[in-house]
Amino acid sequence: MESKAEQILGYILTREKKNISGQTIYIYSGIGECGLFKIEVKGKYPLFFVNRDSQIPKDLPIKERKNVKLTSFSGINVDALYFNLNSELYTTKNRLKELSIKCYESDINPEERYLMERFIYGSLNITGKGVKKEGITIFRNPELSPSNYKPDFRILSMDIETGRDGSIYSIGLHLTSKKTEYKAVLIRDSKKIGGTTNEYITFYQTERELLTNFIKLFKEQDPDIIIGWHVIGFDLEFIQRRCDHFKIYLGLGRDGHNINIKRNPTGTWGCTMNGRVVIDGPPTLRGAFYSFESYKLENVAQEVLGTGKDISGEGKVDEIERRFAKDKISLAHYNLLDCTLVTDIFNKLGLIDLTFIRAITCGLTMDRIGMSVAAFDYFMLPMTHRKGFVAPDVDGIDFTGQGSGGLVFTEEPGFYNSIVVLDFKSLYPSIIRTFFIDPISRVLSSKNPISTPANILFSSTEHVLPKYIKELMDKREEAKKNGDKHLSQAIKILMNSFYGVMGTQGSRFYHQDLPKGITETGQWLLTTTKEYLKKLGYEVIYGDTDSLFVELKENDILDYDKAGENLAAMVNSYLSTYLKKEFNVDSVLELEYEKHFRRFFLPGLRGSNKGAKKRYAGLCSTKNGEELTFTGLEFVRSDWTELAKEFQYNLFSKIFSDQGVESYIKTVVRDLENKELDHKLIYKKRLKKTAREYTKNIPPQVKAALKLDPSGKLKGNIKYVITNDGPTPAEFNPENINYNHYIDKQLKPIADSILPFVNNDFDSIVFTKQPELF
DNA sequence: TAGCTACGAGTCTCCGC
DNA sequence: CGGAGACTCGTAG
Repeated sequence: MESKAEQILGYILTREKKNISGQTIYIYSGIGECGLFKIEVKGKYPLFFVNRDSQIPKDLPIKERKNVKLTSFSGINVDALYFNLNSELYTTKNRLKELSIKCYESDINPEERYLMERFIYGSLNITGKGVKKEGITIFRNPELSPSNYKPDFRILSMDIETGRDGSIYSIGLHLTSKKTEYKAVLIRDSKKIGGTTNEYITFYQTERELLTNFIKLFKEQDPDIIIGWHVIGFDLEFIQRRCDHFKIYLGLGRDGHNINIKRNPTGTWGCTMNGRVVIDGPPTLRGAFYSFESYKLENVAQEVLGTGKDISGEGKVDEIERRFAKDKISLAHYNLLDCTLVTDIFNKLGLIDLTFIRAITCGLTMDRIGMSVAAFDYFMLPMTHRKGFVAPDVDGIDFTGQGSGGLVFTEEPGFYNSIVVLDFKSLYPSIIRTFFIDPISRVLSSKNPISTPANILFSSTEHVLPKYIKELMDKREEAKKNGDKHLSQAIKILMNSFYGVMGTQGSRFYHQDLPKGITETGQWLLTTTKEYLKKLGYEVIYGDTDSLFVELKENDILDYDKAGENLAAMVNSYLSTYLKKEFNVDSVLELEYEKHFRRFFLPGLRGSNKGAKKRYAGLCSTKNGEELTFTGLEFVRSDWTELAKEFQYNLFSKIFSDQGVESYIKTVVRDLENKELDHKLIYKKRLKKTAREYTKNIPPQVKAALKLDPSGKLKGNIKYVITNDGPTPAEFNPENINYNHYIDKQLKPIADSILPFVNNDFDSIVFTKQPELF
């Protein structure tokens, strides 16, 4: 034991509570300047609040009931109830709820509350006496304050290979940090005594040996972050099950304790262990708004890195069995490749950096950054208290439904020339700032009220969210200036989540007036701006939520950028004056000129001459010439075939450059019928539930899934082809393709959404005999 | 271990003829 | 057989 430095910077990886001698203490494990650390906080009692006039039964394990100077949102004075043990808090609140006694904040984790009330968002400054024990510096009740510390993580990418018999064949590990790289594959081989063949492959005679040595190696490598591909729901869960089978204790936590794997009702997986965080690839990509047709490792690796696995597709299981039986070395190579691919994907996209920045931006641990409601609580609860309020329990809110969302409008379908797109920068966060929309200002709306266009009142002086958003926006501008893309994106994601959180019954801060105040103001702004532009003599042909598509005038076209900038500036100045005059607010709304389409097409609704919403295409002007872009149309939809998408792209490409399309269309139809396009006919669709759960009706993708697996257990992505026998799994490589289906349902609808506007139609092109040449 | 709404399109199923 | 409406998915923002 030795005394350590007085002040240390660090980052908290995990937060836990533990009962020690009749008291709940909070434990924060992380890494810092001193290496690993652990903070133990004792004597801060878990608490929640009740109305002051609540009659609480005497037999409950309450440590203390204390009068506090706080009220509920409806102005009722409250008392705090303190507990020695969090489990006592839990039983008490359940009893009180049975007795219909209102509880406030009884569903907050005390170890989280302790940090948020001190504005600690993960990185911190620890002041206290550290005692080093087994490589970990332990602080008892140190002083904590926020910091900007960023550690160098030890990141372990892991992957297992399993056999048809349900056993583990091998485990691959790839650990990286700024300073080190380590590779290992542990593989089973009953014939060999053991040993190592090269720098990273080690053989074990039994699965039990393999598992115990994996645990040993894992602890030696001591990762901060574990990454992988479905690493919780597959690899770790599998390892846990096999360890249970062999009665091996899977003590991967830094305190030597077991890991805890949970499958949430929503199907997502979570894994907790002391001192380490598990981050799975696919949900991390989705959370950062990356979009892939398939989230299989093979596909993502191809798209991100341009290289893939050495076994993939249908024969995968057979090949793994073959290698395990005959070529263990190559199985080990394959196993390790999966690990390094995951490492490389995370590195290339900067996923760890983004995850870390998102975590310290919203305050949650790295494995919970997607929890928007929790992130909102993290900021809002401490501020609520400082404004003299306590927040209700989530199950104590009065849900009165949802308001309407964004406004979408469209004019006549058809072709347009020279369209500029103007859009409001961060519209909803800007509305929140301009009209002071937040839970506190709603409750205190009588103090210096202002009204939104839809007549909802908010206090212009008593609020917290608008200030917070201003800070975030300023920080984001700074990040952009410094080229810090991850910070900029982290802030954007966080700001955009606020509207959704205030409109969900899953949030304690829900009130219908909050989302309504935001969206109705948004609708009003869009309409008002459209009318103003019209007054200036401009046609606004399309708009969606925060964007306006404006047709330029003849003399604007030469310098369309300047025209776009000018329009945006005029709107901004108009709105600023108008909002001040009508609502007495200082507008922070900012309409931006975003892009220009030299040619633009608005399709009609199928089977009507009305314009469609959320669907358009155009030739967008860029630095490198013009780019054909599609929005909402079949080209960007994953459930249309390659045939259709390619057809649409080429068709629009030709029409926008004033070329004829008749011979192209005929060629495609002829090639299709000549079986030359068979590889482009696959439909892809996702089954959200298992095939047998579709009872009301049976869509084509389900029919195909049932042909592939009649037991109906299939779920997820299904690929199928339409044959004369109906939908057939692509895996069957069917021959009897229904070409008429593809002409009718993939080519014709796409052609007929645009051809009428150039005085043509699909049928008359395709079914008119070519004139005989001789 | 619960962010939101708006929208289009295709297929299936039911119902009346 | 045709139209209406439900169901389902994927998308824009």
